[in-house]
Amino acid sequence: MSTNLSDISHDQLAVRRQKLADMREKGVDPYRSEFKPSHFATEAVAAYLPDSEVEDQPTVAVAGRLLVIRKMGKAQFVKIQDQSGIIQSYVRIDALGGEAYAEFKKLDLGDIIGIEGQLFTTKTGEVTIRAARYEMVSKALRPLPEKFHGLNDQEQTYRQRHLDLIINKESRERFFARSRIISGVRRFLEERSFLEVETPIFQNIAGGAVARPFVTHHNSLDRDFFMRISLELYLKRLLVGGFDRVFEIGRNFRNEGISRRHNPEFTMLELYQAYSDFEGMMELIQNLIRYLIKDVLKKEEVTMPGGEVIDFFGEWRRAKYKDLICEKTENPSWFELSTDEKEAKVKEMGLEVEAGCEDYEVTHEIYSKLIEPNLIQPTFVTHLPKELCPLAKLTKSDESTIDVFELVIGGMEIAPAYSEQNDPNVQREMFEKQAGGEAQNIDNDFLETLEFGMPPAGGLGMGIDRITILLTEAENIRDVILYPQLRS
RNA sequence: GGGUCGAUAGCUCAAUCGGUAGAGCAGUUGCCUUUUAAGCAAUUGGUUGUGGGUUCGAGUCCCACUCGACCCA
Repeated sequence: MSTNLSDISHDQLAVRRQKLADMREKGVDPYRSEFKPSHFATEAVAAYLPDSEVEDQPTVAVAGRLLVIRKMGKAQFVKIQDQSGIIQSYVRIDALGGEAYAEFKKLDLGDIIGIEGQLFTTKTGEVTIRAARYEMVSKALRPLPEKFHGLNDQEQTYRQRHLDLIINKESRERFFARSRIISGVRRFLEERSFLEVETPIFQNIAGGAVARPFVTHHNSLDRDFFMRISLELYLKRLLVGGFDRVFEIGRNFRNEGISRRHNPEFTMLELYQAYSDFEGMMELIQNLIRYLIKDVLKKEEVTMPGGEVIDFFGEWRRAKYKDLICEKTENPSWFELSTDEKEAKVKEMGLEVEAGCEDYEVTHEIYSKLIEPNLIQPTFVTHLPKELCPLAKLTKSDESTIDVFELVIGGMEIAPAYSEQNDPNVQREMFEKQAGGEAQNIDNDFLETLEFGMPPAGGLGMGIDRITILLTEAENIRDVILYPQLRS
């Protein structure tokens, strides 16, 4: 009945399927679920008692994926990996018995097994389970990528992330870090009396940012909805509702290009704090990021892919948008130039300007192409032109700008923050100006809500993907999103 | 959407001027009871991303397409 493996040795899938069939024939369930681990792998390693005798060492049961097999005739070393990490086991014929050992020898890399036995250390000092028994937990019918070079094919690491996570340690650790960053943000904010909330993803009007939304359809209502492009407007309604400190960590959707820095769905933190303002937000974000680095990730600094070291624990630079522009253009009266003059200068600087750009857009080209990418150390760019955000308060001393900052680190916009606009009349004017006559784009429900009175507040957004890129020293947003969007 | 580069064994990679498609790992069969990318010996494995074309002959040259990476929009 059983096929000779030599005949099909060229086909690893067939070999594994045959082994599975052989197990079944012997009455072994290759997908049984009785094995209960007593420890995670790294817990088991930590359970070793360095000052105790061999016979006093604890017995542990660990389950995991078989990643390394080193056979030496009547004994072998194997390594299994679980969520916590890797532990080695020493499997001997005289401990297992001839029959069980013969079965053990047929295991393949990638199989999930349980191993139980007493801990000891090898002659190189590695804590190892001396296997007294083992159990097949889940047979792998497909081979894993190669152990040494790992999985290098970018496409496969994204499409088959499970393989990437099994094989590539850096990738595993990066997603652990992402998880810790998010839980760190929650902890930090909860300690400061912020309330976590969840607001709608399907919206009548996708507001709070300038971006093309995704459209979706509700069948029984027979109408289209937009997927949210920001969290802002609903969170502000909650400020009106008396939630003075709220935050949400959630997915936003923007129907735009895909790049190294952009995924169509991405995770944002937004928070609002009543009776604060953009300057209060500066302190908050600075403390939050320092907390994430030092207390959550246990780091001191971050190195950019280019090698530059970012210092988070010195003073963070503050620079007004207009000052940065004047400095870059070497023209202190830049903002007095006409739009045409600006356009000419911008083109001289090697930038392209699309026809029909607004005055502020021409200037903003300089910022986004020549200034922001070069702000590596943490920098608060403050007092941006009011056209860039209709939801912030105007600066008292200069009503062409707003009370906002954008925190830029490593050339990336990490966190914008505003003194939130709470005057319903001014807010309506700003919306109308932005909508450019398209009244259906104005969120009247939001404006009506503001008329009940919203406390003055500081608001802050932080891209979770981007902060994770930065703090884990990744180069690409796809490296911090488990299943990034690819072409199908 | 545009430009550049790429796709070869399960994985990581070779293949000279267009002339029989190779290696390491993995697999298979042996040997090996403390290995660390374990070792030794033997051995299997290919529709060269897809579809056309040029040529006596294409992994290699040409065209189109798919997917990916980087840059630009």
